[in-house]
Amino acid sequence: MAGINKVILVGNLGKDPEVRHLEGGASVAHFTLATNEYYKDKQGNRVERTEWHNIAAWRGLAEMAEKFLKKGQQVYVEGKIRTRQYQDKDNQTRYITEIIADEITMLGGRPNAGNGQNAAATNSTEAEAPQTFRQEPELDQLPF
Amino acid sequence: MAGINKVILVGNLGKDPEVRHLEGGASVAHFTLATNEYYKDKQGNRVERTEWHNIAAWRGLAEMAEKFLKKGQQVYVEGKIRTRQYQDKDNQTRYITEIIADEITMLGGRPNAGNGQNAAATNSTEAEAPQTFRQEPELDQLPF
Amino acid sequence: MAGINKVILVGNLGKDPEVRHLEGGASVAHFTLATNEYYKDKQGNRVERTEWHNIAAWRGLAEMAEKFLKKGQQVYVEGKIRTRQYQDKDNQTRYITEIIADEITMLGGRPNAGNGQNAAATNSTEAEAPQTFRQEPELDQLPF
Amino acid sequence: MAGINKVILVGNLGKDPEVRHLEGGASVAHFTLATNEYYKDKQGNRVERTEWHNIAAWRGLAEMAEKFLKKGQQVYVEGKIRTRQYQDKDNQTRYITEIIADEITMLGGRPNAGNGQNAAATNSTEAEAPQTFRQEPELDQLPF
DNA sequence: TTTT
DNA sequence: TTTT
Repeated sequence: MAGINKVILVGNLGKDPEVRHLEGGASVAHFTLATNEYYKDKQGNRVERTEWHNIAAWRGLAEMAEKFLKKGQQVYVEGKIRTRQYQDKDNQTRYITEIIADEITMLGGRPNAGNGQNAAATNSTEAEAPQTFRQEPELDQLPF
Repeated sequence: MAGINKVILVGNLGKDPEVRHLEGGASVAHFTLATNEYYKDKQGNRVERTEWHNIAAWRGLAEMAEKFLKKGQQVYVEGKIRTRQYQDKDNQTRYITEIIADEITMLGGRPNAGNGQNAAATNSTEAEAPQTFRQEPELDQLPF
Repeated sequence: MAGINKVILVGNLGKDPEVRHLEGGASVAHFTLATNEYYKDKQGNRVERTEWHNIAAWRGLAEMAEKFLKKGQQVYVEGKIRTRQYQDKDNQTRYITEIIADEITMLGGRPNAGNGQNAAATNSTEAEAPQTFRQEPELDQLPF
Repeated sequence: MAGINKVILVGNLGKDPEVRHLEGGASVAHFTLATNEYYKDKQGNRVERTEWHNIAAWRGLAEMAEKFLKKGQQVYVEGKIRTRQYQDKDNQTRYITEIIADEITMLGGRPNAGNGQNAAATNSTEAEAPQTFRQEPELDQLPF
């Protein structure tokens, strides 16, 4: 039975995306995304809680992330949850949960310039009109 | 800046919910949820991929899960991602990612009876009309 | 500023999809989808409320809808809201709101056979493995 | 069978919310929300398309909308679709589709001041920390 | 460990 | 006009 595995996030990048180019031609960008929530605790104090998400963007989305996304920027990310296992240095099985992005939309104003090495969206012509980027679905379904 | 952290799943329970009653009166139900996806690989073979999610339902939702949900049942789960850390037996820091449920809706037909210890929804009067259960938001924001 | 316009529905088809083939080669399927909710009124009586949605599925999704979807079937539909205007017979401007589907996933058990004219999913080989269908995004963005 | 009827929007208010106080004590805020999308047409020209949504926020959310939301502001709105009918001046049955908001989160920077009559979030202490507002669910289920 |  |  087919199911649904969908994640919708609005948050701020914790760092510039890091892109790796794999053998075989595929590329993948990784970045962290902070989603903040605020609530009042039992004493009535305002509390901020930040959840950090590991985002992975593949192929076309990786290139877009590399070109247009920067630390601090507010984005909408839609994707799915994937938990993979790996062996740590002590040969123990470990798990990491990531969000595989299907769509990224830039929100809010200009990103803060920072000293990132990414082509700053700040002075890019294309960046002047905020954009949505989507993964091509046929590629989305290749195993990785 | 407040963000959005939303997960939407449709899948099948991998086991009956397990409920713990905490000191202080709160209760929490845990279960796993499988979301299946299907795609064709490069050779054109149909491949099934199952993602397993750890679901946590607190307080009122825990009681509902205990009463109405059973292994195998198809449900819609809406919630948020939460990664927490703990120390494993070797005193290493480990991370586990869970979905904190805000809303659970029972889908599809009757669950298979199984030999679970849960009050089977199959012969429960209330279960005859499939239902949606929501977390009370004020409680949802208590720290845990 | 790019925005987000996303709809997520789980409901039952009110009728078999009706497909039109437009000049130019595109095709579009229309069907209605019922989403039910239940609540208790002030007197404590259980009330059912049904919302009816107009779903439009274009091109590849239209063909899938025609082949696999039938009246009564439970489906997950993801898409976006679109309101368009038209002139009624008295030349008055009227509005109709539709959901343009991006993805349709078949849920639950077999559809009831009915006497629909659609190729019943019931005895179709492909239907034995429940499936997800997605719109190709590049086509999704053609104006219509 | 319970279903799902969920809408997720990120867009900008087309006008300040208008609040009505009903007999019986309930209040409701209405505003329009624009969600923009951009795509390239067949000639490769960049096209902007704006969809306008009618948002209704009840009770507690209405008060929050009145206090904190202003024309132009970027918000995340989560809710459900509701189509209701009414009789127009010629006694014809007409339909209007609205989004009944369950949750509103303020995004982006400060709203533009405008000349609205709403208590501007601009110089409100509470507004300095962007916030999320949710409908109380038990009230959410009262018929209206 | 689920489902078809 | 659906479903349980």
